[in-house]
Amino acid sequence: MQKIKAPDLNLRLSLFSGQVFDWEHNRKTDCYCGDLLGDCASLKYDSKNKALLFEGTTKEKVVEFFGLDENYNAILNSIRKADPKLYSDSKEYFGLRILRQDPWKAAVTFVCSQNNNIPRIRKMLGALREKYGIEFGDTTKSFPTAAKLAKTKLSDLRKLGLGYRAEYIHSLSKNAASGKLDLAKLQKMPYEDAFVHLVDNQHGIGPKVADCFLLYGLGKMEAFPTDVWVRKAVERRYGKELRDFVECQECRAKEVPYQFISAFARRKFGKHAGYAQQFLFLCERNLENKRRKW
DNA sequence: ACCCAGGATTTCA
DNA sequence: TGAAATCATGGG
Repeated sequence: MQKIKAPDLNLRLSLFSGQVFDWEHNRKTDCYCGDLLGDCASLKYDSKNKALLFEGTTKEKVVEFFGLDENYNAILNSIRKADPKLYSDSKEYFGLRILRQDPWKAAVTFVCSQNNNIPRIRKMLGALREKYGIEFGDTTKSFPTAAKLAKTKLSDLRKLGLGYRAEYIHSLSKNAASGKLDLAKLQKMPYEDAFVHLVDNQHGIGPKVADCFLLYGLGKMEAFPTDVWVRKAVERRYGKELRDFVECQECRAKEVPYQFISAFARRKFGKHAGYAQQFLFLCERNLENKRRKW
C-alpha cells in the first residue's frame, strides 16, 4: 500500500458521517473499501505514524477526496473565533473532513437522501450501482454515469426501490445528459447563483439537497445544508441571535425559513459554514443517541 | 399495524 | 404567501 501523511484526518468519521453511503469497513483488517472518485479504493489509517495507507487509487485523488491540501487547523481556528463553544464541543470530531465527491454521484446521492433513512439510502445507491454500474472491483461496481441512467426507462428505475425519487433521478440524468444540468458550469458559478439555479430548475432538488450537492459535490464550502438536526442545533445554540437576525428580515413565518437559517450561518461562519454544519450535525445527533450504526 | 426517515412538491386556505 | 397534505418505500 502507498502512504501519505495525514495528521489531521479521522478516516472513520469522514466516511461515516452522512456524507457518503457506499463505503464498507472490514473489522478484521480495519480497512475501508469504497468508491474514491471513480476508483475502487482500499484505505487504512496508521494512527501510530498519522498516515493514510491506500491502494487502488492515486495520491492525487486521495488528497482531493479528503481535502488534505487544506489547512485544517485554520478551519478549526476560524470556527473557534465564530463560536468557541462549538469548537470545544467538536473536539471529539477532530479529523472530520468535508469530502470532495464526484459531482454527479453526489447529486444522485442527496436526491435519494430526502425523507429517507441511512440504511435505505445505502441500499438504493447499491441497487443503482449493481444494476447500471460497470465492474471495477472484485465484487463492486462503479456508480452509473448520467448518460447511462438517461438511457434507462423510468419504469426500470422504479424497480430499484427508489420510491418517488426515481422520477427525480430520471429527470436529473436526462438534464445532465442534455446539458440542462451543467455540472462543470455550476462548479464555476458562485455559490448563491448555483443554489438558485438548482432549486429553480431541477425537479426534486430543494434547498437542503441543493446545499448538500453544492457542499459535498461541488466543493462550495460556504453551503450550509440544514436538516432537522442542524435546525435543532442552530435554534438551541443561537436561538436569540437567530431570532434577531430573522426579525431584521421582516419574516412572519412561525418556523424560521430555510434560507434565513443558512444565511445566518454563512454570516456567522463565512466560507467555513459547511464545516460548521457538519460539526453541528454530529454534536446534535450525538446528544440524541450516542450509538449510531453508520 | 405503526411511525419514522439528513425533504420536495402540490394543494389548500 | 404560508401551512398542511401528499409522495414511495423499507428500517426499526
